[in-house]
Amino acid sequence: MTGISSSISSGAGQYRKLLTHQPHPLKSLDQLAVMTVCHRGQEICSQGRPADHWYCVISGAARCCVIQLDGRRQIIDLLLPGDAFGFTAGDEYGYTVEAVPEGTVVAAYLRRRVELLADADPQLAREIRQIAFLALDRLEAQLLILGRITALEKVGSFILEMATRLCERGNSVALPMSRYDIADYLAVSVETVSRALTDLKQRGVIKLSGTRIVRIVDRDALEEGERRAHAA
Amino acid sequence: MTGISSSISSGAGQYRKLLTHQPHPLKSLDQLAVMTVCHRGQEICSQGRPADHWYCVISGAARCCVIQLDGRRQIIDLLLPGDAFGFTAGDEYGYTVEAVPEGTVVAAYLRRRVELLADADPQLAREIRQIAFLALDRLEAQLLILGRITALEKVGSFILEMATRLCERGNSVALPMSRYDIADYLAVSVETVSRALTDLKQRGVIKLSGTRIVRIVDRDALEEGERRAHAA
DNA sequence: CGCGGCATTGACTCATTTCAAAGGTGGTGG
DNA sequence: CCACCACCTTTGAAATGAGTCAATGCCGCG
Repeated sequence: MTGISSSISSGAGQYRKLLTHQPHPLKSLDQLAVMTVCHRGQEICSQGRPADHWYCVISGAARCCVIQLDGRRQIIDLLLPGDAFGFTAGDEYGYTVEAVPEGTVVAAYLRRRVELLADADPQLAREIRQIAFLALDRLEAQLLILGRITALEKVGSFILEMATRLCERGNSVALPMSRYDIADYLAVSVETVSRALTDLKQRGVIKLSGTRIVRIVDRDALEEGERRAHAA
Repeated sequence: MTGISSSISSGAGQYRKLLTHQPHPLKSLDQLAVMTVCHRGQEICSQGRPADHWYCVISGAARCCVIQLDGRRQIIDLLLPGDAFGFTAGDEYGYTVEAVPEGTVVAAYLRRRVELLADADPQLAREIRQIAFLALDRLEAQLLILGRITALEKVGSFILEMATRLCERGNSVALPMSRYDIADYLAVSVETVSRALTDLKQRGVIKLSGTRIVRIVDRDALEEGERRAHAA
């Protein structure tokens, strides 16, 4: 259950290619990367365990969860290809990270080794700072979304955020996660997420192809915030 | 209005002492620090401006604000002595930081110079990573608070967080900020903050001395979350 | 084919927002 | 020294958005 079952050492052939071909931060650490192909829901790192690795999502997606005292799950970060995680000032992780879709690929780097390399390579040290700053920017953006008032605004911002971060063209976004995940990410109930999507759809702001594909029809309506929701 | 009016260069005497005597991260950068004593509400850095400095609060407190499209203000980070800010992956700040109480002291470090120093000093580079990770941990904690359901829980967590971060002993916390600031930090209305505090007071969980001093009477009640709020 | 997780919809309740007003507090200037 | 003013804080009453409970529909997978 815990830990990574199908680890592939960095020299192991087929996953090397993933790194070679795919652009991602920490290019210069490809030699150190331990690649893992994860199953749906597989734990990548666990709350309370020693924080001895840094990670980077190569493909797929991962959710960074905390279980609250009352049993509710909160997703504090959503990790897409190119996003790094596992940074903490403490000596253990404050969250659990799980792969979302089947086949999510994650690169793991032994923190100690990277830090030793960084000690000798200022350019690498700068890159690490940069990806840590990206993580900061991500959390700040998420705080802004959680700070929004209505659920409609939250869901709207969420769709826009996903569209941006997935670099989707054609105004179509493939959500990698379930409504439950979205709910725990936006700190609202599943039903509310569902209703918000239905609402946006009926108002002609988005279109749904299946449940996971969202086409953005009226970007401005999403951006401007939906305060005066029932207008129009 | 914008910018820092009373900058004191690092060699300027009386504020040197503040750095010499006060423990704070980036000790090794004392030489570079430009100290500033700020007025209430004074802007330290501004959303949209080039992100060419990193900062550290020495005394007092600062709020990291974003103005939303609808005019609402959101405080995404609350900065207390020892907290660093100004880190971003972009080339301009995504937020505005303002001093909260009169006389707040902030150290500013020219980013380019620090990075050059870090290139030559791996230990400094590690320290910078560490304080960036602390900023990450802070934002994660804040996301958890915003993810809480009831306002009572949010206010309760907030008080506990302040008590911890201010290292208050004797279960007494001096809030450095107004109810409005707390409201924008917790993403609830001022009235709700006020009501929550009144409620906690009447239930004997906290005591108020004046409006800004909170004494924690029943820590467990605050910690356990107030889900079943009107119980007891 | 049927099961289990995911998704949608409805009805009801209640916490929070909103609007409104009154009571404090500190600082400034007369 | 006092009075005034701006801002902060508290409280009340009303409206509404979101949570909860409950049921049904959907789909993919074994």
